[in-house]
Parts: sequence; structure tokens; C-alpha cells
Amino acid sequence: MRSLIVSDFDLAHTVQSAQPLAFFGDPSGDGNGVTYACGGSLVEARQAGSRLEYTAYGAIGGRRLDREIAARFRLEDDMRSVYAAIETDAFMRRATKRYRGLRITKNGPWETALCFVISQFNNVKRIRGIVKRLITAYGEEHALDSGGVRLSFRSFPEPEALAKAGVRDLMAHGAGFRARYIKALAEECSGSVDLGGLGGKGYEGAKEALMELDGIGDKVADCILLFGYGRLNAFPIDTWVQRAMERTYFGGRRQSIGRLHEFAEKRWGPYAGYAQQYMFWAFRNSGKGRAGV
DNA sequence: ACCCAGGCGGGCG
DNA sequence: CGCCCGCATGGG
Repeated sequence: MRSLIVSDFDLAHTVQSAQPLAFFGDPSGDGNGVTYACGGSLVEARQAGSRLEYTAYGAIGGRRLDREIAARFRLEDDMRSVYAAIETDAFMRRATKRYRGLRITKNGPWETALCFVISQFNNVKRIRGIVKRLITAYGEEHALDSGGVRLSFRSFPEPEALAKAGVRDLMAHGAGFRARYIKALAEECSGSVDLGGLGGKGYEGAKEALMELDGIGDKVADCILLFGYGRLNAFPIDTWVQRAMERTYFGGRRQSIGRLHEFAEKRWGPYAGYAQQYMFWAFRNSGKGRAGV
């Protein structure tokens, strides 16, 4: 067991807020911990007050595990600067107060892309179910024997595995009309498209390239940039964020997605992604947003 | 029974 | 460009 002292960090809010980690990881019973597959290792993290405790089974450990945890939960983010930038009004101050410590997580581009292609026109509970069934059906199985404790788990399915799947099979796992997007995207990412290479491009160029792919439009591209590449300026606009912004800043009048992007960039700039995540989660869990978690 | 969900692609004006 | 529609599926 290793640990770090953290501040402005809340693991429960982070793992419950419908980020990729919440889709492929397993939150603990009390919601204050999470278990997730990282390559061929299984990582467990838990928070006790200001202490973030974690351990891993498999090859990863020591300093490399420290770096994985720090990167995954963006422990290096200067949250004082983030809050200073996004607490622009009463609505945002309420959101950051209610969900203080919620971090954007850093996930792999591929797993982020798949999770958010599945997310379209869907709800959080069902997204989680579909992702878990795909992991069970197509994820590589890992069996470990660490100190006499045997455990087995499956890691996130690789693009190659899903490229071989049939659309009918994907639909049988509940993917619905997204099945053909999943297959096409998996074929692209296991073939001509190098998702990792997009990390070197600028925000606009990377977004344009992502939107060339099947099932990826404006919103999903921004999700991949935010949660998969760590572009904190990316501002995904889903139905919740659109409604929240229209009610809060435009007197309830309908606004185009382009207009909302413009507003967000001007108002929150380099930390717009954090503004989005607090707005999304606060509004979705409010009376107005009305939805179970 | 009815409505909606972390939207996208395609067709039309 | 903008607008509108269909889309699979299950939970509230």
C-alpha cells in the first residue's frame, strides 16, 4: 500500500461523475474508492481524509504506480488556479462548493473514444452496463498470483478485438444503433488511424481529425480531448450543459452549439473543461436536472 | 404508456 | 451554414 497527501481532491466525486473511469472502473461499495485495470495490472485506490491510498496487483508498482496515480487523477493540477478561473458567477460557485475536489481524470485516448461513442443519445447507467459487457466479452483476461492471492480480471478491449466483432454481436450486448460506430471506429483505430499520434497536434487540428472518425462529432471529440488527451480547454456540450447554460446565462433562450462554445471559451478559457464537468455534474444532480446518479 | 438519455449522420432548404 | 429526422434500448 502506497499513499499520497492530497488537497482539493475528492475521489468519490471524481469516480462517480460519469467520466471514463466511472464506466470501466468499479467504484467501491461506499463510493470512496475505485478499482480499474491498467494494462495487465489491477489498481485499487481509496481516499481516507487527506490521504490517497493505492495499491496494485501485477507488474506496475513503486514509482511507476505513483506516476500512474498522479497522472490518472491529475494530482498536479493547481486547483486554486482552476477554481479562480471557473468561479465566475453564483451558479459556478455553487457547483464547485458542492463538488469540491472533483478532478478531471486522464484516461487512454482509445478507451475514452469508445466510452463516449457509446455515450451518445444514451444514459449513464446504460453506458456503464454496455462498457462492462464489452469488457467481459472482448477484454483480455489476466490471471495473477500475488503472494498466494489469485485473482483474475479483464482489461479494456483493444481495438483489434472489437474490429473482429460482428455488429450483431455488439448489438446483442446492448450497444444499439451505436454498434456500427463501434465496429467502424475499432477498425480505423486498429488500422490506419494512430490515436496516440493526435496528442502532438494542436487542439483544433486534433478535434478536426477526431471528427473524421465514425461516430465522433463535436461533443464526443471534445470529450476525447478532455478526458483522453488532457486538453483542459476542451468544452463538451451535451444536453445537460446546453440546458444549464441556456437557463443560467441566456434567460432560457435556445442557443446554437457554436454560440455556447464561443461563450465558454471567452468565459473560462484554458480551464473550460473543468467548468464543464462541474456544471454538468451539478446541474444533472440538481432538482432542475432531475436524474438519479 | 410515454419520455428521455454525456449525439451523430444524412438529407433538405 | 441551419434545421429536422431517425436511430436501439432500458430506466424513470
